[in-house]
Amino acid sequence: MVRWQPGTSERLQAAALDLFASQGYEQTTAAEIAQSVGLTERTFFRHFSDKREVLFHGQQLLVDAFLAGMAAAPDDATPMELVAAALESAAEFFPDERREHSRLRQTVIDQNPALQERERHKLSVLAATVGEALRARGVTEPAATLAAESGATVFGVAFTQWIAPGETRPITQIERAVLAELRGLAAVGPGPAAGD
Amino acid sequence: MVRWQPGTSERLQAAALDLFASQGYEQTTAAEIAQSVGLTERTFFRHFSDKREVLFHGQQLLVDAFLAGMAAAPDDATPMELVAAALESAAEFFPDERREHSRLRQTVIDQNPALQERERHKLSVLAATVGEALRARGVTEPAATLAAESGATVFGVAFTQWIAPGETRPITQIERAVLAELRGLAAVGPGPAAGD
DNA sequence: GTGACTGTTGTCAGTCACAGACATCACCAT
DNA sequence: ATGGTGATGTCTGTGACTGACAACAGTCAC
Repeated sequence: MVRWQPGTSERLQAAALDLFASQGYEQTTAAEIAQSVGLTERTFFRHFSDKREVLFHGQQLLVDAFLAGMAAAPDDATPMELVAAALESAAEFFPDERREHSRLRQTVIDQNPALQERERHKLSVLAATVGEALRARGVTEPAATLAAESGATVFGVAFTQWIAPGETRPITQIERAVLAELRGLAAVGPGPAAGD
Repeated sequence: MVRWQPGTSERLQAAALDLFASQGYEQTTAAEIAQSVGLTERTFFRHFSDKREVLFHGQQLLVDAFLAGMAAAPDDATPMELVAAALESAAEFFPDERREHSRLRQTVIDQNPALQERERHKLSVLAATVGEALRARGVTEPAATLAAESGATVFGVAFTQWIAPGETRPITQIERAVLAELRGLAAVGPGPAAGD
């Protein structure tokens, strides 16, 4: 009939998440994932550069969302305003329907150091790309890198909170709160803002 | 005479850096590193949990330096002041004599994504540990995580600058400049309050 | 329709990272 | 000496990942 089933990558990703969640990441072989959707190990590695990547494929879309948000910002925006715009834009990637899926995925990641390493790496790539875009807009170093890394940090903290048990606020709202907190942190003068 | 040569880990690390630098990370096998100092592959993996780790062993000492700096700070220090103290303390790890070694090591890391991933991971572990210490001192979330991640970012940016070609300033001086830049970045504009 | 072309998959064989089990071999305390 | 200890070597196995090549279903030109 058909040559091959379409959506091979998506089926592999879904199967991988299922298997990782039910029996653990290390206890699941790439061959096992492939066989569970009627493919071979070789095909798995044609779709994903390595075993971890099956959980992280598609992050480029998130990066693009960040860039799109910045591109739409006014010319005279400050670096932090650009970062804020990027965060707003990226929030569209995390509608409420996706929250449960994100939670399941995160439980898998949280249980394996190798996956956490990859997750951090993706966040770094995001920051590097945002930094590059800032530089292209004339932001100088080290401000560009600092703003970009701060944006990635805010996103990471906000995302973690977004999938926290009981959390119901949309991610945009959390992002704004976290960004405000960061501004307050750096702005504190001679008095303690927290602690004691 | 002696049972075994002392300083096995150090010899393996030195040999690994040499081989990585001369023929590339991926082109160097763990067995090759071990044999170059008269040991076996199995022994290599007893000293380092994985092949990448041979370049990153000892980072706990850096983490400890961060923590020591914070521990020595006054009780009423703000989160950013604590981070500043940690950075000052960590700078002791990077005297001028070490700059060339750091440069060589970094050229190796810069040429391999897997090593960059591990480097970022180590920086994340550092940030997580600093965040934990901040929380132990009463700093609440998300301020603790934000301050800790910012500290790690400042350190990373400063370190990168420290090993840049032609750079001669000590790392403390660079750290202070980068930290000041970060403060300025966040302070720009009226900083609208978050919707909560 | 036939044949060339393309993109995806399967098969096969190989390398290398890494781990478990067990023996060995100084040295050290008793 | 005797037994314990810690680092090492040897052996063996698994699984991640890769290169080369064949097979195959569609597509397009003619």
